[in-house]
Formats: sequence, C-alpha cells, structure tokens
Amino acid sequence: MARPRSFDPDHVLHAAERQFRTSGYNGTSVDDISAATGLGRGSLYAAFDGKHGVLLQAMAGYFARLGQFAPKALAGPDEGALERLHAYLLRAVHGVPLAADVPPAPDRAAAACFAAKMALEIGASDSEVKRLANDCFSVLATAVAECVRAAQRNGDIDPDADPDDLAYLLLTIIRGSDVVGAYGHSPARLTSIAESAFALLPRPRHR
Amino acid sequence: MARPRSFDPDHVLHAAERQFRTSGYNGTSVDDISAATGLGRGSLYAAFDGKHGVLLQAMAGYFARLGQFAPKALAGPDEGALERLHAYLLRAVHGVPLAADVPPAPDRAAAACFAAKMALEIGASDSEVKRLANDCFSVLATAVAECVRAAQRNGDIDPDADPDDLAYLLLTIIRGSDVVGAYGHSPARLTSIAESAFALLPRPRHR
DNA sequence: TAGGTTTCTGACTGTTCAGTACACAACGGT
DNA sequence: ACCGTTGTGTACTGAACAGTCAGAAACCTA
Repeated sequence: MARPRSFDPDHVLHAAERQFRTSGYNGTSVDDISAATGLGRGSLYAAFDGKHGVLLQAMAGYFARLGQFAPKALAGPDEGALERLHAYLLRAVHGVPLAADVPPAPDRAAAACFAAKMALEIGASDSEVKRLANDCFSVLATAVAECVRAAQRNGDIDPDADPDDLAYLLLTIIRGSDVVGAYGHSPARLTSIAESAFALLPRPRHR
Repeated sequence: MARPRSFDPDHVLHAAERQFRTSGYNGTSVDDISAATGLGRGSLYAAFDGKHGVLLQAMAGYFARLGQFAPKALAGPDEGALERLHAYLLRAVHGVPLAADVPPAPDRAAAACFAAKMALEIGASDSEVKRLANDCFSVLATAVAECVRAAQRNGDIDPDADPDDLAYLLLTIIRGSDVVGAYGHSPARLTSIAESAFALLPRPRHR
C-alpha cells in the first residue's frame, strides 16, 4: 500500500559496479553513480546508504555471481577437468568470466576482477572491502583447487602436486593478467601467457 | 645568485610516492602530499607543477630506480642465472625490490609495484601514466628474459622454451602476487606461490 | 475516490578539493 | 650593505564533493 520502487536494485548495482570498475572508488562521485544508474541521490541513500553502501552491495552481488559461475565452469566429471581448467584460464586472463555469454569488456582494464581492483585501491584502509575481496578469492581458489584434484584423479596432473598451491598459483597468474592487461598489452599476449602457464602444469611422471 | 631550494627533490618524490602507494592517486590530496613532504603548496606547484606533475615525476623516479636495480639483480654469469631468477622471484612476490638493503614494506599492499597500482587505478584515463607503467614493465621483462636466456645457455632451462614468454609469465605472477598480497595473505603463502612457480619452470629434457 | 505510506526528485548545506595569487624570506653577486 | 632573483608559506577562489531534507508523486487499500 505504498509506492513501489521504480528500479531494479540488481540493475542499479550492475551500473554502479561498471562505474567503479572504470573510474575506481575514489574516482567515482555520487553524481557519477546517479548518472550511471539514473537514480537520484535521495534514492541512492535510501536504498543503499550512500556511496560506500553501494560499493559494498555491488561487491556482494559480484561475489554472488562469482560463486555461481566459477563452480559451474570448473566442476564436472574428472575426464574433462584439465580441459575445463584450460578453458577457464584462457577466458580468465581476458577478464573475469561471470557468465557464459558475456563477452570480454572492450577495455581490458575495466574487465579486471572487481574485487581485486577495489582491494588494491582501498583495501588497506577498508577492512570490509578487503574481507569481501578475500571471499571472492576464496571461492575461486576452492573451485580451481577442486578442478585440479579432479584432473589429478583422471591422471592429467601430477598427483604429487599440491592442488591448493597450484590453484593459488593459477589465480595469481589470472590476477596478474588483470594488471598486465591494464598496461594495454594485446589479447594475444595474454593468451600466450595463459598457454605458457597451462603448458607448465605438472604432468604425471609415469603413464 | 638566487635563493637555493631547501629540499631534496628526490626525497620529496619518495615521500609523495609512499603517499600515493598508500592512499592511491585519487585518495591523496595535495594537502596530504604537502604534509607528507613538508613542502607548502606553493613550492609543490613551482617545483612539480601540482598533483599530477608530482605523480609523473615520482613514477619517473621509480622507473629509474627499477631500471637500475632489476638488471643489477638479474644480470651476471650464466652459471648463477637460475639461482638469480629464483632469488628475484622470491623477493619480488613480497614487494618490488628496488635496493638490496630495503626490507619489504610492513604493509604488503603498499609494497606493490607503484607503476602497476597507478596504472590499474587511473591508467585507463591517463595515457601518460599508462605509458610510464608500460615502460617499467618493459624494463623488467627485458631483464628477466635476459636472465632466462642466460639460464638456458647454462642448461638450466629448456632451450626450446621462449624466454620472452617465460619472462612475461613470471612477471604476471609477480604482479598477481601484488594483488594476492593486498588481500592480506601471509608472506608464507606468497613464498609458496613463488616456489611453486619456480618449480614449474621447464627444465631441459635431456641432460 | 480518498487516505496513508513509501519512493522519488532536486535543491540545499557545510566541507574539501585543486589550483592561484601574493607577501615575505633567504640567498648571491655586486 | 644593497638588490634582483628565487623559494616558501598562507590566504583565497571557484568548483566539486558527500550527505540531508522537505515536498511532490505514485501506489495500494478501502
């Protein structure tokens, strides 16, 4: 029996996330968010408790999407695990893959992991952001490590290798490609990095 | 025949760099720089042409230090090349090594590559910063690739591996460890990532 | 169709920002 | 000792900032 809100919170948070990705947190003003989302300042404060609240909720939404997509892309039968890892790595170095049909952003810098970018910019002085970013990383690490274990079970990766170590290494490479991509290196270069990394994965010693 | 300046520009740029690393570019105000360096606003504008000028000159100084240290740490006789690579990798994941006697910064996030951090924050809209960051990366890539070639000559790395690809991969890992470190992961974790990466370097097939 | 409740809008506030202007201080040659 | 030149600090300016608020608008129930 009251006026319903005329916007979709998810849509608003998406637009805000895009803005934060493009301009950074401190580089984005409330007016920027207002322009990007179409919401007035009052609505932004009422619905999300201001700039910082928008960031936290946008990151939470990002985390949710990540937690939904990554396991879907990496989980599966042991036989295809290595190939799934390969495909994921190749896509990830071109930007965080969050849905099967979303193409990489035109600007590689804006396609970098949202959580990582925010953590690097303000994580040192914002423990909530740091924690959320850590959660994102953990979800990925768990999914990648599980995929590594599957590949080990299938005899595609050296069973003596520590799957968690390998997962951390792969994710570090993916995060690093966000940075290298921000420098403006070509997609071909990023693909080459991913292929090099994949080629170095430890294969079983005996067949 | 005029009053000499009473500050050391290098010292000022160092302090400004520290401030930028800690708070980011947009998170740092001219007053912050003034407080960190002890210089008044007038002197800052006269000597460095304002905030953006300070950033550019601080990055140029960083580039110079990088270009001096990295080759020194990585160049040398072929016999020790692999070990130099190992040592460099281990130190680099804990923060950009710029001098032999400088210990890693207390906060890992502030020890991340200055150029990379600025490029990720404002590189998309600041081509000068992007270019300077790219220069920093190139210097490192050249030094690392040369070290890889030396290790190959010494028979420690598979001669069929592309040294440039390998250098890019190693640097991507190092940049990624800046991000992972910013999440708050322990130094032990970073060391473990570096060791895993090192262990996966392609060894010669035949002895 | 009227009332009550919530959302929306845009103007307003006090603060902080980057950059400038200017007065004063310090130095070196004369 | 003086004077031109340059460095230094501070006060100032207009713009941009985050956050608030009161009134208008939209909707549901009755």
